[in-house]
Amino acid sequence: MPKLDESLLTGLPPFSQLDRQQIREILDQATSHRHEEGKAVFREGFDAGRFFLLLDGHIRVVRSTETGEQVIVLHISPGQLFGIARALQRDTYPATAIAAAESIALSWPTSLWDSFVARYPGFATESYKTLGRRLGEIQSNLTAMATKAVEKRVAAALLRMVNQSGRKTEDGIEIGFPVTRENIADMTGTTLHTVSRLLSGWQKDGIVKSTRKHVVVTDPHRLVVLSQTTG
DNA sequence: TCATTAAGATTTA
DNA sequence: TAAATCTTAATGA
Repeated sequence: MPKLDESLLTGLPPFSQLDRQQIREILDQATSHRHEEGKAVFREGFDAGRFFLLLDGHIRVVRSTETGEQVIVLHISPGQLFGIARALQRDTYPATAIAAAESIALSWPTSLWDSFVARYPGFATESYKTLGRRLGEIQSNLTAMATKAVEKRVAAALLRMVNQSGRKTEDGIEIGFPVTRENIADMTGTTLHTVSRLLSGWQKDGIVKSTRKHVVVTDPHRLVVLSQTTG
């Protein structure tokens, strides 16, 4: 395996306080791996042997319910750590991670987690900040599921993906990874049929433009309004 | 309001 | 061409 370039980690929150030498140490212990679209990086309940940092692509974090349906809990964007079971005092992964698009991730043996925390200033605090943000996101999504109408949940889900991964195009802002109507249904607790119907309607209204696995938000403001209006 | 069912069209591999 | 994805409409909880 070729030596990884230090610029890969420079400036990323968990490593921002480290000097060149420390980043070098960390990289020399890392393994880089490519993950094909749709393939699992790791699975819920399995031994949490490694933790990961996403360099490129997007990861869907999925949990399955007792009845077997899957729920998309959140997405991971480049630069973020994931699979950090150790930070949750767990020795198995709490969820399944699937490459939403072709992705590249670094990983380290989980046995190194404690020494990273002890040795590298800022690593622990930044990791726990990330964890806290994610818990908050999951929490507010759960609340939305229980209290908000489907239309608002779907609007909010689109906005969340656009905020995390949006790229500008001629028409508006495109969600930066492939996403099916069924995926959106799995994030919002509805069915692919309802998502399809909503997207068709919004397309007629000029709010979004979508093709298979691609969604462009052409009028973000109106989508924000839709995600908030009461009634 | 929304899930379910059904029956199809279209895109991709 | 088979499988995956998407669309639309009808029906009823």
